[in-house]
Amino acid sequence: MATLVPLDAIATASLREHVHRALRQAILSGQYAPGTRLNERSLAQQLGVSTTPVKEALRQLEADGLVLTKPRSGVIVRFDYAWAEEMILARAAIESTIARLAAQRITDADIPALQQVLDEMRRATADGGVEDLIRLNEVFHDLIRSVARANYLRVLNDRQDVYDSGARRVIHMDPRERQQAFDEHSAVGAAVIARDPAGAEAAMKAHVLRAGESFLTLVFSKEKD
Amino acid sequence: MATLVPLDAIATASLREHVHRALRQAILSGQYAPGTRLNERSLAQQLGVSTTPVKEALRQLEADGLVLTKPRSGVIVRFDYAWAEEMILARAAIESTIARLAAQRITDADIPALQQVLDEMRRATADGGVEDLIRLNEVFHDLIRSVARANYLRVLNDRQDVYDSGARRVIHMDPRERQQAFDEHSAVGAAVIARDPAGAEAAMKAHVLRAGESFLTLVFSKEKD
DNA sequence: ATCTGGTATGTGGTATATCAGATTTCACAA
DNA sequence: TTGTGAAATCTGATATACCACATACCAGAT
Repeated sequence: MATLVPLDAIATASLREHVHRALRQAILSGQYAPGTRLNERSLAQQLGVSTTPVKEALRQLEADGLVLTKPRSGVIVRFDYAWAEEMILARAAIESTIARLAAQRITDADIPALQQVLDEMRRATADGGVEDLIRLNEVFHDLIRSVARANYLRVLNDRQDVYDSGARRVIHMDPRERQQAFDEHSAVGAAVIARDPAGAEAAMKAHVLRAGESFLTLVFSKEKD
Repeated sequence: MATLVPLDAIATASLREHVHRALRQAILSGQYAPGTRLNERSLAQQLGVSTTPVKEALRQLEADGLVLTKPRSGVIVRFDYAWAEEMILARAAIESTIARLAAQRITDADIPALQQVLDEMRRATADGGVEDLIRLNEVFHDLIRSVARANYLRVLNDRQDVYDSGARRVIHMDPRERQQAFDEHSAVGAAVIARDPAGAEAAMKAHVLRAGESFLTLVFSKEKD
């Protein structure tokens, strides 16, 4: 007898979410240069949907800060080096706050799962595939968020993803980067388990900022003003 | 000869912005209890508009984190004590990051304006009206943001307003609160002018957290779990 | 040549109708 | 009484048509 698992998020998402995802990816990966004008009608046509979900997705992108809507004039992409830099600062600020909460609120029941993920990460760092590492990375950060019992902060965090999937893959292939990231994750995990709020906050902030730097130099290689 | 000033933002705002503002205010002021279901059609009818701007405003509220949309089922208000608490943490994290940037990026040309606002605040704290103080508060924080040349962070910041206008007015009437807020603003301003990033960040974080506490105890008086 | 105002066109903004999934209700059988 | 499931109903999701403002362009005046 077959066992069924819940459909994955991508299958159940509404059109609006699909559009949002697609546009977001296109902007972050640089397919739309800063200043590019996005036209509701042509986007709708390209994607084969009506303008309504496109319009809603654009509204979400506006909230994400990736796009600026000039009423009755146009929707303009805003994402460049300085923008990415600020997004990383924001992410560091929010995720470090989450880490602090996690250290304050962790219970004994939370510890085994955290240690298990760190173990898996250690193995994957040494000899795992890139996809595995990316997945574990997600799992780790998710776990911290859930240990922190953070809800609003999580919503905010979800809007701050600067990494497009291509860049993420490239970064996780570099052995030095892998080791560095693992060390940082360990430090965060240790501080959270030790119930050390200040330490967890500092470790997470350092990690996000450092990883962000790697990303910036890779994606905007040397094109800093 | 008459001189004309640009129309006020409220006059040029689109319906969607009006709806967003109205709903936001209603949620923050407690008119909609946590868990309340918001119905697109009835909201549209009450406000005398069609469902389209309502739908878009709800999408914005979702991005603000004030509302949860269950696809094809309903839109639910989520704003309670814990939520407000997290919003304040987030605001402290973001605004302190902005303050740090301001201290790093301030130029000599920025200083006079900052000092002037602080002077005005000093006077208004002692004997000014509540409306004046609220306005100057806005001006001060805006000035810090513009000195920081922060763009993305500003977008984020705009979505983190937890204070409804009624509560803000009450808070600014208390003399002790006024003095305390002024001292904190002074500290932030001094650190920024002194080009002390760490000091500015710490001062701003302390200010936002402390003011947030006042707000929480006022609005959710003692109903903490 | 340059400036002015009108006009055509493009764009997001809004209203409305319809679709399809979620929820509720309730008759009816076990 | 309890559980089942089908139908009615409620709700957001989507498609489409139309509107009003922004912009670009052009003719005519200076």
